[in-house]
Amino acid sequence: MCSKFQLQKTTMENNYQGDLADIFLGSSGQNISGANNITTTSGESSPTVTAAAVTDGWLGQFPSYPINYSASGIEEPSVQDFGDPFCNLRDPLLHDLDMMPAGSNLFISNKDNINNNNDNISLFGPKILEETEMKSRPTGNIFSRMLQISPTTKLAAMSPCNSPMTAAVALQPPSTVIATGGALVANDAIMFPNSSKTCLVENSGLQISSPRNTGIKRRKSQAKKVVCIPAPAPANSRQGGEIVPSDLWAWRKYGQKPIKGSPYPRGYYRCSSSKGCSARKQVERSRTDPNMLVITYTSEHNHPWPTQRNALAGSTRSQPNNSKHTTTSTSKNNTNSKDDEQNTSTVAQVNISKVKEEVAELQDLRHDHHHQQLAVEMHDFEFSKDSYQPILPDSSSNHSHEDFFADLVELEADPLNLLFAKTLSGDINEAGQKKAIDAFNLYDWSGNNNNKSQADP
DNA sequence: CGTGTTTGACCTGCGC
DNA sequence: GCGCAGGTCAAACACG
Repeated sequence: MCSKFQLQKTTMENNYQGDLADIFLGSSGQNISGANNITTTSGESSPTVTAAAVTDGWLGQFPSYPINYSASGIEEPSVQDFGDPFCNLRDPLLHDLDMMPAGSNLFISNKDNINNNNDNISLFGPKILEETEMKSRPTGNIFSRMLQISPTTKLAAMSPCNSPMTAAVALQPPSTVIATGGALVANDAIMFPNSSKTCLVENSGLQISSPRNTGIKRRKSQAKKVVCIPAPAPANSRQGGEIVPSDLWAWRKYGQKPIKGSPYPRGYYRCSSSKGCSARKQVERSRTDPNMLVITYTSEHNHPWPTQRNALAGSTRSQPNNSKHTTTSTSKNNTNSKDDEQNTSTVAQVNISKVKEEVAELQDLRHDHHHQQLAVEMHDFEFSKDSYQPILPDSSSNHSHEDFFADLVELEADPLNLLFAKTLSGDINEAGQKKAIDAFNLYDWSGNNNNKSQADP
């Protein structure tokens, strides 16, 4: 189980069965492409990946910069967002970049080549950033890294991701990357010094020599975005279903299919926030790492973010304990928009206070490694009024917990952050448990999962 | 009643 | 064209 606020690098399982093909690594501004041969020795397969052309235009669909969650409201999601509210949140674990050994050449050094020919790499977005700029600018996703699927790509080969080490990849073409159970070594550039597992990558026009990938199929040429997140509960914890972390959208499950080669079924969801919305997502567990969920977003929402979850009959049903114990303001707000609007500020304040209390308790529980880790990880975040930007733990960011909460107080005007506070408090309240703050429990868990996910160790 | 999930049937893209 | 596998539909049912 991934610990609280533990972010996951965007990785994907090896493309053993051929689906989940055509993957770009590069959430919200992390695009990786290039004519690189990638070989991984992790796992069972050793696909060799040869990249071809990069669809710059397609890459350009994805934003490089974070959504500005202004106090006046959340921006309407763009096409690029694919409905993923996390996609523009910065990955605080980018601080790992700071730990990169000198000369490891993590970043693109040959900028002249970037985006100028198809054999090169666009890292951290369409705009090539200087290393210092990259460090100072939100570049990733708090909760996940996204693997973006291009209609023209052929493969992504990667291993499971359950290391907090963010997968930041830069390849200098032509390069060969060898992933050996986590240590990613490129003859030109790349290393993941602290990564226990490997992320990798990529991209347009890739061709796989591995016989495991002969089954690749592509249905409609449709842009997709893949998010790899930690699953809240072990596989098969719930028969037939999947534990799906919800986001601000309301999703309705419309199908489930067993996937050949995978012991885990794939759930199909469509947006129920608005009639006529074509947004869909698929949720399945990673075959190689059951602790990871692979969520594939397809199409985009054609409507603004809902101000509340407008369809809670099923989700509340799936969380009987929650609905029973959670504060009424939290549970009822979901179905009462007026009350929701009127109470959000108060709720936020109350819940933030509870969060404070929780962390104070956590500090007293330093013998508990899990909680201790949480406190440390929470320290890595910085909230601001206008945006959510986890900070780098550099010398200039010596934020005390007091600073952390001082910033938190301002969150009440932010619907997204409000969700954080709400759910945090809900978790904390329930049964008086010192429930650690799971980055993905920050949002409601949809489906019939919540009980299971909470029951599971 | 309105929302959700479940699940078998059907549709469709793709490789051979 | 055929078969496979993924994707979608829709009826039945559950929940609040």
